[in-house]
Amino acid sequence: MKLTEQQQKFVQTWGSLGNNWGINKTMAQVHALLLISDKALSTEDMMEMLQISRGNANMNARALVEWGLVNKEMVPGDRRDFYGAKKDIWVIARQITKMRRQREIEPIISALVELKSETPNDQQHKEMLKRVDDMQDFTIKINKIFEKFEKSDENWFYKVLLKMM
Amino acid sequence: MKLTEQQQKFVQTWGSLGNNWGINKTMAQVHALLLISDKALSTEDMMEMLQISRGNANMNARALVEWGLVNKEMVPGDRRDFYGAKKDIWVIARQITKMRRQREIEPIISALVELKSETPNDQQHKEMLKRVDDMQDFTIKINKIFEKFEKSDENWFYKVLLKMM
DNA sequence: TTTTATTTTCAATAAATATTGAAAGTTTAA
DNA sequence: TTAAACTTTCAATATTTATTGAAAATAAAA
Repeated sequence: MKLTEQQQKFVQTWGSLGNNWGINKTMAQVHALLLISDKALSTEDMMEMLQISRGNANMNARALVEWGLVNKEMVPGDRRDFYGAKKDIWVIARQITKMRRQREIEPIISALVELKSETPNDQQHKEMLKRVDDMQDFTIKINKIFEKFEKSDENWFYKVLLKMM
Repeated sequence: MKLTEQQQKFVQTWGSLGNNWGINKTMAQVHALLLISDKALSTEDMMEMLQISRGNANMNARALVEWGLVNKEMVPGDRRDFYGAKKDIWVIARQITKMRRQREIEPIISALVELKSETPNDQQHKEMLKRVDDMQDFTIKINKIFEKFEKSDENWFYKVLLKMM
């Protein structure tokens, strides 16, 4: 099983784009590979097609399952695990939003709550408390928007898009 | 010039949060420091308060200027450069959105256009072309939303927020 | 000019992250 | 049971990214 030149390029491109999104290059490549494959792939397939080690293939495939972007699939009569990507872009987008919100936004909210509660309301901390309050208001709003997006469907998104413009 | 325990904590917290946002830790710390300082700071100040080297302080302060989050300020009768953060959370948010959109979304759009134009419309590339099309549609929409946000004010944002919910 | 203060650069080094590959673990079949 | 097929783990290693600090560059003052 071998990739065409264009498929190679898609996978490589996705890897390096993923990289400046703060996502592990191999994880992005494995995801790209599974996205353009019409059937689920085994660890061996991924190793061969991406020229990576068994450990790397296994760890990143499982990370993608954990992110909810890939399903582990069983083929009757075959002992191997196969991995297949969810193909619906809206499902993917919602899933990524959910993970990133949990990992990147919620910790900010918690940190700000903690900072605020511990900080004396004196002259020395005036600027800091202003910043904390502003950030808190803002972050909570952004968090709500993403939460809403996670729970909504494509149609809701189009309606909002229209209203915004 | 020395930070209180709480100010230290704010700066440290922002550094590590910045880190899992894919932002250089020191850059996030310098930004945090300038955000809670009521006056602009010199390189020397930043070095002392954050315990970092001159090169590091200088490079990250300038990176923040390049991101449009910090201004270089001159004090009459003083030869040193001072750095002061923009304090308005909406200005900050719009500026970050702008930079990240340019660096993270626009390259995706270009890459997809290029991939699409080069890829033969045959059986072998059927799945890939479907994914490219879906991603293109989606990415263009997201890009527009962010562009709109960059150009809008706080009130627009509140109105949209209401309509969304 | 020359000196002094300050900023910038960048090669060397350190720190953080990702990858390998072989050993240990697990599951199914003989 | 035991063996074979496969997956998982993780210490060692490689790669990437960030930081230092001193030398070079720049700008202001003497």
